[in-house]
Amino acid sequence: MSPAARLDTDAILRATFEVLDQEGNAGLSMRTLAARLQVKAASLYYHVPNKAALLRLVADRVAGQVIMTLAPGQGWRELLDGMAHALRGTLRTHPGAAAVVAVQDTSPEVFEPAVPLVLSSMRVGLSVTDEEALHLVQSLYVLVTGLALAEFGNAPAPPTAPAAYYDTWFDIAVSTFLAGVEARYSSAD
Amino acid sequence: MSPAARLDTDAILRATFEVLDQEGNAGLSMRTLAARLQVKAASLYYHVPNKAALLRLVADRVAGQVIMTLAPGQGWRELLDGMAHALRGTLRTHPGAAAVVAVQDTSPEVFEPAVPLVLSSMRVGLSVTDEEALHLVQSLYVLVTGLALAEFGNAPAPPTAPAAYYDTWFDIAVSTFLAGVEARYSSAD
DNA sequence: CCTCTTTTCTAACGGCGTTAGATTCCATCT
DNA sequence: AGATGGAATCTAACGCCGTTAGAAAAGAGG
Repeated sequence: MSPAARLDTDAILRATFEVLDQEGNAGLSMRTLAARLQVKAASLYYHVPNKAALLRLVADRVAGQVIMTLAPGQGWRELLDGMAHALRGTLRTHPGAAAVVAVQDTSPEVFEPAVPLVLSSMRVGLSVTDEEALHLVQSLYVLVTGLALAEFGNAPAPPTAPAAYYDTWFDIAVSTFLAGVEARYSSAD
Repeated sequence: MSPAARLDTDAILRATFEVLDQEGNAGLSMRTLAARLQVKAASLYYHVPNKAALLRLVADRVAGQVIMTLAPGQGWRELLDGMAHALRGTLRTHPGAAAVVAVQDTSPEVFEPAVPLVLSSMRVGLSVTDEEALHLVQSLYVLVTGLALAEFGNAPAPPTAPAAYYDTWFDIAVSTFLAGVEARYSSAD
């Protein structure tokens, strides 16, 4: 966008999202990405080891954005519901990223800072082990990612069904999962 | 395997699963696939329009295999639990196919024959609309596919965590979802 | 102005999906 | 048996991909 700004990893990552948003995952190549930065493809390799690493940065940034929305002191339901909506919102903003997030798994170091927050939220009103709590969060993350992939998988082509279809699908899926958390794990304090 | 059998769509599909099982999704190209059939890549295009169509056949066959296990007259819980286990079992047998199934969506005509069976099962003991019932089934399908992708996504490389980790993750995810179905939709008859 | 490091470029490699057009196979008919 | 014609496969190539080696340029410090 700027005529010839200097290149760095973050500029590349930002341009990656631009390409993803406008051309979709299928339209993302090291060459198209370089062209958008007014640079040749080989130059990218000075800042990024390879394309797979770049895609992991994409997945990490999405996860990071979701984690940012998590506030301490929330109840487990707010936490999980908020996470589901934040993830879907982020993937709706970046439809092409859904296919990336679904395939790449997020780096542990991105997820890790959120762990204590998640655990402290879920220990209130829920009788779960730490392992169970984390499995529940990851399950919901996988579920929402899968829904987003079904909706945005062919981005930038519009979804095949009307938006309302995916809205109710999302609502049903998430609220059912949360109802299951409550039914199975709510503590009888 | 046989020295020079004649080529047809089904032989190609079977060879595709072989490559997927042994080399993983990353090792599947039209050229490697053709080589396994002792044929040149271009010959495949006489029987299959393109690679995407072939991958959809893979997703369809996985879905078909899952559907085959569904018996009429089951309760909704047996049905959903059986589907989840059948899907995971199929993807465990064909680890490389997980990445394919996650990205391709199954053709409607494959899913369609199972719809009446699903609806008749879920109308017993559950007060759901048809739309809700189908959303629930699809949600579970997406959830299990996502779990399998996390487990087998790098096939044929072994999963990064021990098998028990994914077993308990799967159990927690599926039983929580089913508990949610019961909590939210069980009819009080 | 020269030197050294950082950054970008040119050029190429091998592999990919796909296509056009020539070629071979094989069943059928005379 | 030989000719015919469609079905099936092959050869060769196109343009794209991710990636790399090594040359060129840009910029900082003496």
